[in-house]
Amino acid sequence: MTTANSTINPDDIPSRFDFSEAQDRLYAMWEDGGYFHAEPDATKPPFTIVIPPPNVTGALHLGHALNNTLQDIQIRMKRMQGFNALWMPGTDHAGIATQAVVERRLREQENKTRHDLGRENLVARIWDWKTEYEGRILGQLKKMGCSCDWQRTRFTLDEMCATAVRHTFFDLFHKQLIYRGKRLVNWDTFLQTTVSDDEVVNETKQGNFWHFMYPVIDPQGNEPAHVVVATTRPETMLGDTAVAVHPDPAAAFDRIASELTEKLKTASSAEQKNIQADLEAVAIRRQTMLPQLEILRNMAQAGRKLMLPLVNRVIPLVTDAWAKPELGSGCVKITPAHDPNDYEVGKRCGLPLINIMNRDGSLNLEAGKYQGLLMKQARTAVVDDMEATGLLQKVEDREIEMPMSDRSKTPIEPFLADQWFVKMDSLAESAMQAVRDSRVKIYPVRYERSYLDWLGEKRDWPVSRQLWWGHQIPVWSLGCSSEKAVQDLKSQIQALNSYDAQGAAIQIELDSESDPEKRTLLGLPYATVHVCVQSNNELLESDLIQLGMVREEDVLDTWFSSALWPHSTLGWPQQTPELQYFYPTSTLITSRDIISLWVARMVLMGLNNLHEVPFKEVFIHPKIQDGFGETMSKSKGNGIDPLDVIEKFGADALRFGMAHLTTETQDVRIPVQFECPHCAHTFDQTKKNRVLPQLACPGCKQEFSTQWASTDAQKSLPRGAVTSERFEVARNFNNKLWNASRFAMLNLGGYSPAPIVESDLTIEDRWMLSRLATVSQSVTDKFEQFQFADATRELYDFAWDNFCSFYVEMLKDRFTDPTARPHAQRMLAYTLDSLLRLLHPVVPFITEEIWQNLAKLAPARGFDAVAPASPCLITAPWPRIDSHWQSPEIEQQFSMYQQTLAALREIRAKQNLPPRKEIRFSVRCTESIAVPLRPMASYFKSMAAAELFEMGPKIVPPAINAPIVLPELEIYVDLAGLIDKTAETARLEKERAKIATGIATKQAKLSNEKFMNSAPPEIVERERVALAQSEDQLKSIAEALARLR
RNA sequence: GGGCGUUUAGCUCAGUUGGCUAGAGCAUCUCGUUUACACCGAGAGGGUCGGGGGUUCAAGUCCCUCAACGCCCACCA
Repeated sequence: MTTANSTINPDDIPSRFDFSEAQDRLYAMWEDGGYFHAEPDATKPPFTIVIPPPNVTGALHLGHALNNTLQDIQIRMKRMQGFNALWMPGTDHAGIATQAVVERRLREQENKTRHDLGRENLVARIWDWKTEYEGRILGQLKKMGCSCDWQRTRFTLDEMCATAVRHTFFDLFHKQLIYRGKRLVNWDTFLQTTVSDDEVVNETKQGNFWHFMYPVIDPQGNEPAHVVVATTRPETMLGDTAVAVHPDPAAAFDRIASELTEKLKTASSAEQKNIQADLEAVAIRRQTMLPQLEILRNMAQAGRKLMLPLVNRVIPLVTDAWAKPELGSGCVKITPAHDPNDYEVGKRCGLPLINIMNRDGSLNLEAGKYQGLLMKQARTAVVDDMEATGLLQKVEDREIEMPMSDRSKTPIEPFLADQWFVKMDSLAESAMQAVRDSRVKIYPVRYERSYLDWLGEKRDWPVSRQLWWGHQIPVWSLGCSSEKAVQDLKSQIQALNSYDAQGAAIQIELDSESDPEKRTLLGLPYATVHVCVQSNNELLESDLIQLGMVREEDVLDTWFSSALWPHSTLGWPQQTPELQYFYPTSTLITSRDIISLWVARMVLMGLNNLHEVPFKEVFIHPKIQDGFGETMSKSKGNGIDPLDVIEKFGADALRFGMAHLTTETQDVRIPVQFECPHCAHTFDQTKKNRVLPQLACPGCKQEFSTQWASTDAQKSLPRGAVTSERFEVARNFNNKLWNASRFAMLNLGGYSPAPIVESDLTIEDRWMLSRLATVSQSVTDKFEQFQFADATRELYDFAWDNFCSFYVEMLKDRFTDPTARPHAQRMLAYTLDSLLRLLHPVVPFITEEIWQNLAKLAPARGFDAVAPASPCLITAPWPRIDSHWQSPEIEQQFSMYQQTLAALREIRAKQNLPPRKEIRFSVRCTESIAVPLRPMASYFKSMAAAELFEMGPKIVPPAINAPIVLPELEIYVDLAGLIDKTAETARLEKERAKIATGIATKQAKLSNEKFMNSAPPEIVERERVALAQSEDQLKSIAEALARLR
């Protein structure tokens, strides 16, 4: 620390904060100081946040900037409040997403598939990618100023996390909460993997509805020759194993009719019409279709068979309520292996499953002559052939919902596969209970509902992923042909020298096909023996392989490892000091789309593994949309790179902007602009221009490139940044703060540290202390309640309107008075110091820089006691809240000054007076108002070039004056020789009209008997007082107008 | 189909438990470089609070209803 400097040259401090120079320097200072690192310390309370680990798929976007800004605000405030604050950083391996981007690159750059490389090589390539992107991501977080404990950086696929994953998997396997089963999965034929339900999006597309006729074998009596079924996916007919009709169509029609009638009772008039129409349609349909449907039902019950065309398979007609008599022909084809609903029907009716598809989306042997075709090609072929055989009844155009893979943007094919599942029953219940009894609190509370609803379904969690990038499932399996073989294998395993009952668990999975003959026919085992191995045990693993067992190829769902994040990162299953001290963590800050995927699963896994919740509070922040209300994404071209914002506006502006818009709503909008790299002109993004590879600047007409640039010519152009002018507010605020501090630096020469003497306090000092106490309290509360926007707004208003516009302005006068100067300097040092602390969590760089500068001039400061300031703001204590300074009286008195000043300025502006032309004024008011107002005389002079002539209850207004009539003050500006009568008349007329309106409404209220009888007395009284004041005002204004004529 | 959210000034948003003439920033207009700041200062214009109905002495705020937009969940051969 340097000693106090007596003078400072204005040129020493630039009038703009050079953030690009300062950011890296200050960040290094913090990091070198070890301020981000937290060690268990029994003398301090812990405060812990684990970062939602960003996917290593790509660089961070604005949503991450929001998410991480909020976490850093919490962490920095808590650190200043004396907590031992740990922010645990890291990244997520993001299985499918990451493997997909690397595979895509492999294909584009080397024209290879993953199979050309093999598992090991591909995984090595993905690690390279991970290293690169992890570096970029962590670099971005650092640029944003995030104060993470980098020494603890984790990765969901690193050894520490892998150990936790295996322990958890083993534990659940051991408790029989993990099992293998057949399940129709969402198969992405492009990525050749399953995709979770959450990664499937339904898209509405224009499609067709084909009506096929399946011949009835040996129709009898009145039975039809064909049964008609309709489908949007004709190729699946190759896997049909039945056609279903409703078991009781009459009852089904009755039920629909009664439901509609019921609905009619509560429906709005607009809906009633539609319902009536529906009712009629059902009635007609019942009349026309019922006989036919009953015949079909009887056929099904009689065991009548159909001939499936093209593949010539004999399939039954079955009854199942899935077939809706009110739809189509009332018959539905059943393809159990390729449709989730049909799968259920198949289970109920004991139908065979015929899988017609290979993993790459081509047809297999079961498809007969269509083998080898892709599903899409098969569609055309099947339709053509059906038409050729005369069995295509008709084709309709229709909008269809098509499930699409969110990752590959290709259609999803339902596909039957062996999958591992986590049984959710008891786990989900425990996680629901934790929220119900508030061990985990979710803010805003409305999100509790989506959490509870989702868990309430208790659907088992499919955790297998057909990928190479991830935690490979630690299970070795072998099929056995008989119970004896199972028992033999079991004893062989248990007899292994390497076998340890503590670290290995055995499960027997009986095959779903219980008929031995069918099993033999299909080559299925009687049962499969699975061995789960807890931790890397190479000896046991190789012994199992010796026994012919094969390791599961699949890896675990990414969310499985993410679910362990709050404890795996702290060393669990080891009982590390960190785990004991920092767990459970304090707060989780994340966005709503992963409440179920991530938040819920962390809670249940935390409870399962540690019997304690992973965090006490969850804050769900809004999602960022662009100016059109669309989510931002790279693929749309409306995404903003935080680094572009940082470069243009500074990291503090990015952070301030983010905090400023974090309200409790669920979406926030940020209109997006392009910035021309040639002339820095910005212009709005449109849905059209945001997808173009190059653009011409409307300002300078020069071309620049965008993220879509692909040709060499395009790429050689300078790149235009994508930013938003919404950050200008924040940048301007920082500039204001910077310059206020610059003013302080220029005026703290000769500063001498000493406690503040209370008798030296002026009204504006007391006002500032009152405001400071109020704002400190309020901002603290708001940050703690996650009201980031409110807190930020309050700080903005306080710093700009109170501190800069008034307090600093008034200090200017006081610095010129040698006797007042030392006290004024101490107050300035003290208040600026407090303001910096309050702002630091939001804008850490600029406040730290100012703090460092302040230390050069006023190294020791304080209010009651003077002490050397902390060497760094990041570790300075959070402001003490001196509530005894809060004074409504002082604020009221100061408000009188502000109102008078505003009035003087208004007259100046309306009268168009030259800025330095001094005016004189007098004020009529009660003596109690006059007493605190008189000492402000010099400020009226410096801030409005107005000289106070006299003040009090009995003053005589100047002969020619402009009056401002306020409820408790009348201000008369002397306009002798200056008056612009036209302007003044206009002003007064307008004022009179305004007040007259007010009087009219108040009179109406007060003469309303009901109001007088029902409104609370204090409201009535308030109206009365206001009316009296307004009437006085009106009188004064009328007089002034009369004088002007 | 179920749920959640949003709709207030040209734009982005505040507006506590209903209660003085609905606020801020940006943009617009007028004036102004007074030695912290033009990324500034002073002033001004601009809103039938999405539509309709209701409760109340009083509705931006509470209730009903309709509409638009956004998100989540379920589901449609």
